[in-house]
Amino acid sequence: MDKYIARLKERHIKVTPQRIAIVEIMEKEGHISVRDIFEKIRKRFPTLSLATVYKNINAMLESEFIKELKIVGQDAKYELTSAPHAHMICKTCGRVEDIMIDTRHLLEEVSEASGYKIEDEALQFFGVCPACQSKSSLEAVKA
Amino acid sequence: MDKYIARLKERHIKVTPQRIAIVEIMEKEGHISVRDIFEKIRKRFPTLSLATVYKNINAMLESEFIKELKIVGQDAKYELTSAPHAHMICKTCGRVEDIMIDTRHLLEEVSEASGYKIEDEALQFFGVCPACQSKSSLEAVKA
DNA sequence: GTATTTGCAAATGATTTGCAGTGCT
DNA sequence: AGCACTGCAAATCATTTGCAAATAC
Repeated sequence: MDKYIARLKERHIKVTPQRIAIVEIMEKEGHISVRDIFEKIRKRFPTLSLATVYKNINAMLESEFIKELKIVGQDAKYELTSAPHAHMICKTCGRVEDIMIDTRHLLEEVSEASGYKIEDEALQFFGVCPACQSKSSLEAVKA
Repeated sequence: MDKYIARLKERHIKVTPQRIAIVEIMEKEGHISVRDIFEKIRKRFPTLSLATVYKNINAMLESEFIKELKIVGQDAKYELTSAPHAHMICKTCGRVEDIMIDTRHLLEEVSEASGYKIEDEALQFFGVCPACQSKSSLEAVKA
C-alpha cells in the first residue's frame, strides 16, 4: 500500500482516507465498478458519498493512476495501472481476469495494416471460465 | 440495402422506415453513436423520436444484427455485424476504423493462458491516424 | 386483423456540479 | 494557512418505460 501512497503523492493527489480505501479495494478486487467501490467501502466508512467516489475516480484517471475498462454488457470497471495486459471475461459469471500475452507481432501487424502509430491497446476476450464450464456440465448431467 | 432488409426479416424484426434509415446510416458511417444516428436521421425524418432509436438499437443488438462498441473516452458506437475484425481508434480525432488481422495465434495463446473457451473478442488499438499525424507536424513547423 | 412499432411524456439511473465545511501538507 | 477534498443536494445527461395511436405483415 505504501507504494501506492507514494505514487499518489508523486501525482499531487492528496492522500485522504477515502482515497486509500478506494485504492485498497481496487488492489484487492482487481477490477471493480463505481457502484461496487461505493458499496464495499461504505460498510466501513458510512459517511462516504458517491460523488466523492466519482470525483476520485476521475482524478485518478486523469493522472493515469488507474485505467477504465469498458466491457460490453457490464458496467465500466476500474483497475490500478500496471504493465499492459489483456482481459479475459467470462460470459456466464462476468468475472474479469488479467492475462499476459505477447503482443509484439500483433502490434507490428496492426501498425502496418493501419498506418497508425500505436500508443495503446485494449484487448478483451470473451468465453466461459473453467468454473462455469464445470458447473454447466454438472447441470447437463442432472438434466 | 436489400441484403439488410432480408436479414432483418429473417430475424423477425419488422421493416419500418425508421429502421431502414438507421441501417442506412450505419452502413454509410461504419461506427456511429445513438446521438449521431438520431441527429442525422432527424433531418430527413423530423418526427423520429430518440426513444425509437434506443428501442431499435436494443432490438437489433439482441438479435445480433448489430454490435456495440464501447470505447474509452467516447460514447458507445454501433456497427452492422460482419466478419470479426479489430478497431483502430485515433486518439486525436476519434475516428474508428476496422482492421483485419489474423488472430489465430493470438487466440490459441489466450486460450492456453486462461483455460477459457474463447467465443468472442474485442480488440482495440489506439494511436494517431495518418491525417492527424501530418496535421500535427505541420503545426510544429508553424510554431 | 393482430401484434409490433412509433412518438410522446414521464420515470429512472448514472454522472456531474456548486457550495459550505473539513482536513491534508 | 492555503488549497484540495468531502459530503450533501440539486442539476444534468443518458436510457428506459407506459401508453395511445399508427403501421407492417
